[in-house]
Amino acid sequence: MKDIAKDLGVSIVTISKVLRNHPDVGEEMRERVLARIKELDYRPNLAARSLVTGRTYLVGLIVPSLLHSFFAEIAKSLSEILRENGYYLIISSSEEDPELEEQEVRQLLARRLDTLIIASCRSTVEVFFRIEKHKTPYVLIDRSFPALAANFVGVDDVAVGMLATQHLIDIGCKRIAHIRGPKTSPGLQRFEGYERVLAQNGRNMVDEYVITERKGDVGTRQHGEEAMNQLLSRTPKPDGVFCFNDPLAIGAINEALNQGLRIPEDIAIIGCGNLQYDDSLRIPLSSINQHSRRIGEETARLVLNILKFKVPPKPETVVLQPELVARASTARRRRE
Amino acid sequence: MKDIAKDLGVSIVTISKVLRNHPDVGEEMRERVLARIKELDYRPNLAARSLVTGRTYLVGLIVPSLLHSFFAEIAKSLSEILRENGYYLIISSSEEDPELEEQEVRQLLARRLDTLIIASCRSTVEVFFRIEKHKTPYVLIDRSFPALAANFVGVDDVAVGMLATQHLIDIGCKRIAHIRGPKTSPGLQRFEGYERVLAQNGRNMVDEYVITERKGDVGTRQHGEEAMNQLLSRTPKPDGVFCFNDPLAIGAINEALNQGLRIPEDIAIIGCGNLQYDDSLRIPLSSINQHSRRIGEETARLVLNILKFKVPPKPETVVLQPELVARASTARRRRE
DNA sequence: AGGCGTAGGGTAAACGATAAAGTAAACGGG
DNA sequence: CCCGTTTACTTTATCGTTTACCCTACGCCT
Repeated sequence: MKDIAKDLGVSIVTISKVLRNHPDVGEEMRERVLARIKELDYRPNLAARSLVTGRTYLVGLIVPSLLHSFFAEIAKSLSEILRENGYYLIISSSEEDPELEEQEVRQLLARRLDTLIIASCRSTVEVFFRIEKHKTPYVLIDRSFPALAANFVGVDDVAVGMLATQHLIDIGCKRIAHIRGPKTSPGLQRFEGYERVLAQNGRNMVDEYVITERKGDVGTRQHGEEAMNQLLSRTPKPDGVFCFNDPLAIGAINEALNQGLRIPEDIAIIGCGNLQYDDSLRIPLSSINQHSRRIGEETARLVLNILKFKVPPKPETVVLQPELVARASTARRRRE
Repeated sequence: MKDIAKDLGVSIVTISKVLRNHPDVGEEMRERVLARIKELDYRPNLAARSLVTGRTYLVGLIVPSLLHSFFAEIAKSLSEILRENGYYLIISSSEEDPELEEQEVRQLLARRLDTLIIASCRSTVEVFFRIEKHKTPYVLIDRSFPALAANFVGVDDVAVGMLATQHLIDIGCKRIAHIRGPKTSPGLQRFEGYERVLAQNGRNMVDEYVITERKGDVGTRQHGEEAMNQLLSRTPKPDGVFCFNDPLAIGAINEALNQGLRIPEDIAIIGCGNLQYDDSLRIPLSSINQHSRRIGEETARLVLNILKFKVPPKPETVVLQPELVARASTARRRRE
């Protein structure tokens, strides 16, 4: 392509310099080159460029699911900011499958991305050692690994659990159940928050009111229905349920309604995620706002900061505070 | 990296051959090489490879919005199938902004993707000429350009409009309104289907019952609310509304409920998209299934077919038939 | 024994760009 | 008028792979 540009009688290096607005080129020449570039609608081959510079201007994002709008929102805000700064986001989904995730990581590493952003569904840290060996900087989002001194952006999940559980107590629930999420940090920490608030209020946790995630069926509405079905078979029935996330909560609501219960009168339900449609649901769903947009923004900031310096700066941890969003599904009078 | 692999005392070409399972290498040698590769956790530099082969094993996808689960589902199924065949999907969002879309196209072209998949928000075809000039194969999805002899995968949008409108007539609606979508093919064709069915049933279209999309605020719930507000100011009020898509319909429902109307008794509403949560909404929403999964699958099939041959095969057009999914928002007795 | 096909491997050029170092002309100051 | 600086380019090397072609044994056929 550049030979074609050489019909201006200059060397390809000059063209290259124009493309990078290197100062080393005359005004007149620059304009002639630019004109010709526009004429041919020429664009440099990024593969060749990255081969020599070592930078791809590509940032990878691995999420457990694209359909979950929490991650979709992160992807959106992230992609927006990175793009403004000349970086491109390449998104891939691990479908909540650790093995697929590892495969994805390998693929992305082979492409020599400038940074990797991962919401990992792994429970071990070995994958990250591999990444570190490749000297590719990476940022963890949503799911943290305390053992790892890595960049992390996410929400305070213990606070999430506490906020939700305290809210159920505040509206007068006596028997509070919890539908757990996967055994990654958010699931564990939200559970911890749940336990802690119960303890603070002098109640002890009842094992029967805690439903553990079934393997291989993660955070879907269907699982929410099944979990609620189990909960409703307990005696006495719980009168408040904190669900790990909103899809679970929606499933739970559906099942409760199907069994003829009233929400929130008979049983109050709160989820987490504050998804797009929460307020238009059959029973508008109380939820905990995880600030997905801000997670995306903070991650972008962090990534750009890493990329600015040759030597990656010290790992940074950004923890956002969650926020309660109360709606009809917990709209009960205090001390009813 | 390969110099390191050359501590086996062989040339880099041999390594390269092993990596591509070229037959030209002995069993013993192959194994020694593979062992060393595993040992070093070595992965070839894809940038260098694609520089010489001209193939990147990268497929680009440009959608108007990642948050819209219709596109998210397409992305998911597409990505899954492509990955199985060794291709990678790089997703980018145009945010329904034609200019941003063009910029994205330029970016992706510069990266020499093997194929481009676009749900375009453009109304002109010039962008595609640019793509053709670059000799990058491309596939249009969801939004077609009749003037263009290009690959296309999507749903029969005239049928969508007809199905929805006919359904409203079937349940006894007399005054059927339409909240239009953007002026791209789905918007235009669904409107055409709406008109056609009205005509077939001997009714004429009433301009007052057709709300046109506001610029810059596309297909959001908020726009649905405003549109419904306008519709309810007409006299007589419409008793059935066909909304371009489900987010609009959800907005419309919210507004109607706010104004004290009953759905579907006073006004029936149908959308399009059959989104994830349609059945858990305050009023479960009747919708038209666009088969987003199958769109993704068909697109993947088409792309793989294009990639299989050096010379791209003839453009292919895949048109799926939509399906009515009736729920509570149109659950009225016939001839009420 | 000579020729020949083939298995297994090596050499060199090329892909499209950038980086570093070199060069020719113009300029300016003492 | 000479020499050091700039300015504006050009030359050369290099990034990590693949590709096309060359080479050397070895075995086998006649």
